[in-house]
Amino acid sequence: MPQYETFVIVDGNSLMHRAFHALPALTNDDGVYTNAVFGFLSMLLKVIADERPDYAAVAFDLHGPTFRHKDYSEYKAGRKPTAPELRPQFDLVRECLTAMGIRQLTCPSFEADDILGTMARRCEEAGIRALLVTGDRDSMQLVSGTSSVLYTKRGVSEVVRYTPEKVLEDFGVTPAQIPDLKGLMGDSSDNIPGVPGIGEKTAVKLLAAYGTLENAFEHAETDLKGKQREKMVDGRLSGLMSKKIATITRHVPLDDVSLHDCRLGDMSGALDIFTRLQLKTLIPRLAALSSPAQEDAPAAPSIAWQDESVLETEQAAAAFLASLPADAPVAVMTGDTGVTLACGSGHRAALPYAQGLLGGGMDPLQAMTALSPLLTGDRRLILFSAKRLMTQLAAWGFTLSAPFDDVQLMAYLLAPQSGKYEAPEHAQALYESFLSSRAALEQQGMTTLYHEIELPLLFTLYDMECAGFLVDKQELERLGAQYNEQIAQLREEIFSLCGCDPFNLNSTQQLGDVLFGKLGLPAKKKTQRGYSTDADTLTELAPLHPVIDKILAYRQVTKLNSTYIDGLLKLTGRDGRIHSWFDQTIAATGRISSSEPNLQNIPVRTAMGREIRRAFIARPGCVLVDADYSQIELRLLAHLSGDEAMCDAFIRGQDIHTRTAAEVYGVPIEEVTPQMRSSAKAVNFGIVYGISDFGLASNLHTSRKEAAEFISRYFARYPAVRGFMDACVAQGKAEGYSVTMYGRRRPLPELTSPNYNRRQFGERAAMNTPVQGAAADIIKIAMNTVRERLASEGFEARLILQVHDELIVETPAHEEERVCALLRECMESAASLRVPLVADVHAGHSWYDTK
DNA sequence: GTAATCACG
DNA sequence: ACGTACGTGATTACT
Repeated sequence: MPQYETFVIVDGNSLMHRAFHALPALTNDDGVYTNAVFGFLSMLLKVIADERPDYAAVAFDLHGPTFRHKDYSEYKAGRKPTAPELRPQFDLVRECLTAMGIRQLTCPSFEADDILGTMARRCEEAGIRALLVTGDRDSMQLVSGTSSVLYTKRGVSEVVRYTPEKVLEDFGVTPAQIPDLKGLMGDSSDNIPGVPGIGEKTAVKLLAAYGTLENAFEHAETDLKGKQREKMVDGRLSGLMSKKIATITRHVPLDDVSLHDCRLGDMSGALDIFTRLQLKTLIPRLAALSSPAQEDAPAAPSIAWQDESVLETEQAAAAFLASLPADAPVAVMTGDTGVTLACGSGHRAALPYAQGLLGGGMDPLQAMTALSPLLTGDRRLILFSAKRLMTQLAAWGFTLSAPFDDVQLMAYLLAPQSGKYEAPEHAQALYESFLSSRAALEQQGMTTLYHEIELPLLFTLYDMECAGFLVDKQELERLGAQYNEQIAQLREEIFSLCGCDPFNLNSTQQLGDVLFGKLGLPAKKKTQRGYSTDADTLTELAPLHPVIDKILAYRQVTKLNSTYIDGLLKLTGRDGRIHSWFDQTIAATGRISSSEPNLQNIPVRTAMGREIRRAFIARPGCVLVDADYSQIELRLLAHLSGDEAMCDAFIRGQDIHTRTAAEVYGVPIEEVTPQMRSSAKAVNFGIVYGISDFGLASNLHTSRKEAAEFISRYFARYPAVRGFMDACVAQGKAEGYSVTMYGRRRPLPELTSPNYNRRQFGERAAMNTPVQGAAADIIKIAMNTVRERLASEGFEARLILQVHDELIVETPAHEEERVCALLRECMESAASLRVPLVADVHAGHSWYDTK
């Protein structure tokens, strides 16, 4: 047991800033920034859990001039103003603290660390151990026999405990000498100048010799020599002033607060606001800290949940389902250990799977059988990752035909870049999450997007996954054998050309050692671990040594072999078809992704790679109909910007890259050379990606200056495009997110990042997302229409793949002509723009043949 | 698990 | 002074 009572005093401003900069810009579903609140509270809960203090208080600065620095306010003026995403979080965190019953301390014209100093003094006088939690190194001067500093490290995830010994060890001076140290060496982060020319080493040495800064100045003239003496004499005023700035006041008038006022009590009153702010992982941690009496009190739920029924037999399940009101939706959550149910009427149940031979419960198959009335009924279900559930059910021989909402999909639309979306543990949480997501979608204008595009697409994707893509295994094996021969030959040639013993050619490190070490080739780009050996770098080195081309060829063939031959053979099903997984909750822009295997990156750009596509075929009696949008992103750019010249090009049906070259080079269309067109094409791509002169220069292998001129001529010819780009960034900065024509949002917290690079990235994303996102929306609309029309018009043809701007339909030979027309119609009419949407359609036996 | 590389739109 | 094209997934090596 602790001998003394413990008082935790937190520097609120310091920790909030630390948390804000350490954590990514999280928002809750309402778009409220909570990263600093989360980080701060997480730290506070950790300290309370670890230290079990008797008292706690949090000190905050008030705005306006401060007493301690009044005379030297210019030194603080260099500080950046609080970021607009952080400022409102102070109110939120204070609301949380109030709800937790934690006292907040402020005093006009004093800073938080002055309050820490004052409270620490009062603790010392009262015989209470003080723990000062801060990320401010100035506070080290407050460390004493009874006061320690918990200094936050690695953002706010860790603390280091500073005792007087530890301060001496780390800083080389005693806690009391910290202001003297700062006075001598200064502190750039705090805009304390110190004595110009005196650094840490000298400062520590002087203080070791003279004890205080004043004493050091007194002896400087006589004891020191040369430059050092000069610096000390010249910097005397600055040094004295700096020490004054660095000295923390320990007499702030906090007369209205007694130590006893800060005694910690039950904190569970904050569960509500934690829930509201969606500080999900903090809720159990807070609950765990609440006093035993309150320990079991759950957060006030929005629904009065009744006791959970445990359903261990089919009869029990049937009875439970019969007890539910007819129209109330039911949330269904499947997991490894069983199924849970929650109905909006307050009913909830669990169907635990039987464990081994003992214990009650049903096996998964029995449980699903018991629930099959739900799966095939009319009652609306609330699911998480419905497509995955449908796949699992299909494996057990069940079909899901009931209407449903998919909370994963809703969560994705609300926060499309958070990556993985965690499945709630219990259907009850799923139900509550559904309610809040539904409200948030409505409030953010995404209800139509969800109902009309994403939810129907789920079925389209499911059908594509079930259909799969037939592959010719023999063709793949034939190619594989060919590749293996080439690989063996290339290996030999490479080692003999290098004149060295065999090494692992796949290791970039070993390869780098040989190329840049043994062969002495000039290294260019660097990576984190050494020199880059990527294709760009190697291509530049090719003229210098014959082995380079062989290595490039080796890379290409091994890539084809391992990723495409081996990878695809491994994932070909017993039906001879590849059933990829299509995920509509991954890409921040709204695109879908394909995995296991990824069918959206099958080679096409090189002749050798393209051969792989000969193995992707239609089943006997069928052909593949392949349709791809022509320049959909640039057409969208023309539409969205309304640029006259660019719209004109598309309306006239001109080749956009040629037209761009003509515009930028100021020559007639007929005089555009292939090189000019190729450069113009690179700029067109760059524009869509949110152009930078550097990026374009590296892509075109030209100077940055030339690239910049190219861009400026481009904007001169397409002025509305520049206006559109500027508007995208402005919109993003004003609203905090990018938005597509169909209301899809992508939050862009990077736009207000203090980090220049992150901010630049945000700007490029703000320019790219409305275009890439709208293209994603449009092809999704087309996919849904294609699916519906193929089914309703009695076609046997089925959509089997989407590659961002391309759709592939496996089509019986006799339907070929009509399916070509249908595909073209669906794709070209999916959106009505200022310029025509054009799809190119081709049919062939293999994917290779459709190009 | 992360980094490097390279396949696609 | 700084480091940069947008969006993905798979394989391999290495810690």
